[in-house]
Amino acid sequence: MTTQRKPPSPAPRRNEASRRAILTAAFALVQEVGYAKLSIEGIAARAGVGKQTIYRWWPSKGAVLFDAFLMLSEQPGSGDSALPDTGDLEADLKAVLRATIEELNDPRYDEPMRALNTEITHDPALAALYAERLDGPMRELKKGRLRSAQRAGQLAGDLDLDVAVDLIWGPLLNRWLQRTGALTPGYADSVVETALNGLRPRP
Amino acid sequence: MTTQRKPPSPAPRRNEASRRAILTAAFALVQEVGYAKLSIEGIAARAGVGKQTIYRWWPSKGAVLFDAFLMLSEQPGSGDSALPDTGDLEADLKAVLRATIEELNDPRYDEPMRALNTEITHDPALAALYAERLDGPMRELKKGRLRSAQRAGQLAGDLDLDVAVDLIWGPLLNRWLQRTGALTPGYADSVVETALNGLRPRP
Amino acid sequence: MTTQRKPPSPAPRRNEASRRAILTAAFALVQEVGYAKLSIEGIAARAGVGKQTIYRWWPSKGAVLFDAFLMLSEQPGSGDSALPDTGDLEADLKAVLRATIEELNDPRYDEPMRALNTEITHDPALAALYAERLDGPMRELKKGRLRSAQRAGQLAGDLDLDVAVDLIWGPLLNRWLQRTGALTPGYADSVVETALNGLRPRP
Amino acid sequence: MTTQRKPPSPAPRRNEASRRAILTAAFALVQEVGYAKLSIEGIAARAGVGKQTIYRWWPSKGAVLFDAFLMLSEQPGSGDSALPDTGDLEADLKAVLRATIEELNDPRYDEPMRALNTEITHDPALAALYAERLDGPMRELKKGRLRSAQRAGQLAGDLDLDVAVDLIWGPLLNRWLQRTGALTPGYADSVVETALNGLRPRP
DNA sequence: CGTTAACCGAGACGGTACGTCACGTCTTAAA
DNA sequence: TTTAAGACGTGACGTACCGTCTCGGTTAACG
Repeated sequence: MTTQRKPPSPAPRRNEASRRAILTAAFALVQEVGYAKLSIEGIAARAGVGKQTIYRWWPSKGAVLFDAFLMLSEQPGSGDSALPDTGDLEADLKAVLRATIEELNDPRYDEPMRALNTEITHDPALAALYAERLDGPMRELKKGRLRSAQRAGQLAGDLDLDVAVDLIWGPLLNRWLQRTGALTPGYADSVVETALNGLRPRP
Repeated sequence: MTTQRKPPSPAPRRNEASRRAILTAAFALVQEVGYAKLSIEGIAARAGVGKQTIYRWWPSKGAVLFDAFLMLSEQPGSGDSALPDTGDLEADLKAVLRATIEELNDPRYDEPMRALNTEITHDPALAALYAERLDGPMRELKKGRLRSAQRAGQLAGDLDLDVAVDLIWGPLLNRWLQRTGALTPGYADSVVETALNGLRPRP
Repeated sequence: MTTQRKPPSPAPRRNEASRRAILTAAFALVQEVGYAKLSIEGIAARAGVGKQTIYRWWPSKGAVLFDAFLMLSEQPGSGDSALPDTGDLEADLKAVLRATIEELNDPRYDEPMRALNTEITHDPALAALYAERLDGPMRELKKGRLRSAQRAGQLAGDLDLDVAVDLIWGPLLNRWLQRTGALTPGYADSVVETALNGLRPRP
Repeated sequence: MTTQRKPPSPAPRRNEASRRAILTAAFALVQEVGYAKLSIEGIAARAGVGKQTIYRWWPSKGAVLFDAFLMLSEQPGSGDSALPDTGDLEADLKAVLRATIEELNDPRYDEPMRALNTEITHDPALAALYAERLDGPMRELKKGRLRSAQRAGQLAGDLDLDVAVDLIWGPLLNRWLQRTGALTPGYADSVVETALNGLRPRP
């Protein structure tokens, strides 16, 4: 995306102001008009930019959206820090999931995030970028917290942390994307408890 | 969908052949050209049908797609039957998940299902219909199998079966939709085992 | 143009109102903004019509312009009648040429006619149509008047009437198109006299 | 054109090689792609020149084209010499007109000349320049030949030589521009004869 | 058992957006 | 300071579909 072409020596004299305006406009528009009505033409108009300036630097609408998220995620204080680690894994996870739910329910992020997910699901290249730049770092944080718990003996020693992450966050995201049910704090708690204890009866 | 208008008394004289042609064409097209390039004009052309015939009976492209899936699901032997119940819950779940994975990896179903999910995530009305007609029945089957295991003491007595279903199928679907990783039989097994035993160490 | 496609049986159900609006708009616009800034987009907007409606029925901007002239020329009293024939050839020709000059100098027709000539000079297909539908009939009228004079012994018996027409009207049109000089009534008279008498001294 | 800005004292340090490359490219391109598709970008690319270099020195596409013709006309042996004067006016004129026809029919000059005419017809400023630098000198040559004939008593004494020139060359150019008919040697002869003798019967 | 109203295919229509091309202006780095 | 290079805001291109609207032709229920 951001690095679509890497010229041998002369850096592409790219207008940073236009770039930011485009990404900001894209994010604002998708939350206002929704994914289906998001258009490159609209983004360009809102950003006060020529369409060609978008086509010059991004290969698709989804790529713009992706970079918009990237820009957001790179703002200071947006989550580069680690997850809470009070020693109480269950409480920490519940807190994080409740926060996630709040974000997913926030109308400012709901539509944009659905849009991003839609683009990813239909564009493997974008998905790879997503895995590398957005999901990857976040997943590392999650796994970091779990590893800490594992070291403390609170998680099974042979646990596959990737599966563990999926088990905790997967149900949530799936319910959100498929609108299978409401995302409530209670649901978050329930998922955490069940995931930690497993479906089988504990002796 | 199918029942968009309720005629006073005379049943709407609807051409069943056209209806089937439209749904078949929609399903075929979405798997051929992908979600982004699926168009009502294209469906109409492929089905040998006037555009108006589509607009007359369906409110949106997503609704057509939904009905296409509905038609498929109502064909005999497409899953109305119960899930396998050999008494060995873990084995049964692994088998079902492996089958699911195979379907998701099948190029004939991959694109159409992603398309359906996209429509659902952006259209609450469609999502409600989905919950009622497609996901609901399937979820009942899943819960049925789990209930049977619960009765046999293989699952915790106070287990929320909806959460349980999410815990088992959510990770899979989420990985598929977000393309976070490959869907392999090993992954299916891993998810089932981890869900059943939980993340915590068993004594 | 007007007859771009001739379907076997079902006449193309074409919107006559749109057609007239397009032609009227095209003619009005070319005289307002000039040939260089005449755009299909502009015509469509002015006519209150979708662009596709223009592209559906005309292959080029020039074709629209041509049909606009055709429409004008087919209005009653626009010249289907014969040229004046008072018996005095010289006077009649001078009158006609003076009228022509007045039209060419009329700002309402100047730009549109230059535009039409430009299209014709760069598009042989359009030129053929022009020869058949616009120039041809007019040329017949001119030749008719000359033939009448020829019969009266006022013109050489072996005169090639096509060359004669060119000799009378060619200088005028050429001076107008190339802007080689002003088009004045005196110039018209001069051309007529010189053409009739020839360059050589009369005995 | 060439002298768009008048520098206070130091002559504009203008790259002559670029200038020639631009004019050559313009002429070559217009004959290859035609007037409609001739673009400044294309000329710059073909000439290996920055766009700004064109905009700095020429106000319009037509001006470039005009200068391209000017460059051609200033090459040695391109017609600064007088018209043939064998004493036989009719033969001389026929020879000249036949040569003109050959040039107009030459695909290397057809498109460029049509393009130049188009620019002139839509741009009075360019037309004035044309009258002064290209058409003017040529017209003087023509009038020179006619004056010589007039002195010899072969042309009417009171003949307006400008009208005479128009009468001889106008029909030809008009037929060419409007594509009213083919330009053949026979047509050239016919025009010359008719112009010399006039339309009226000679006693 | 004909009438008639709805449905059907076809596709024209006013629109919106697409992705591309060229415009004329501008900025940059090298000569 | 000019130049080659090319990014930029602008606007038109010609195309694809949108959802609405006729148009004849067919078809099934009613009168």
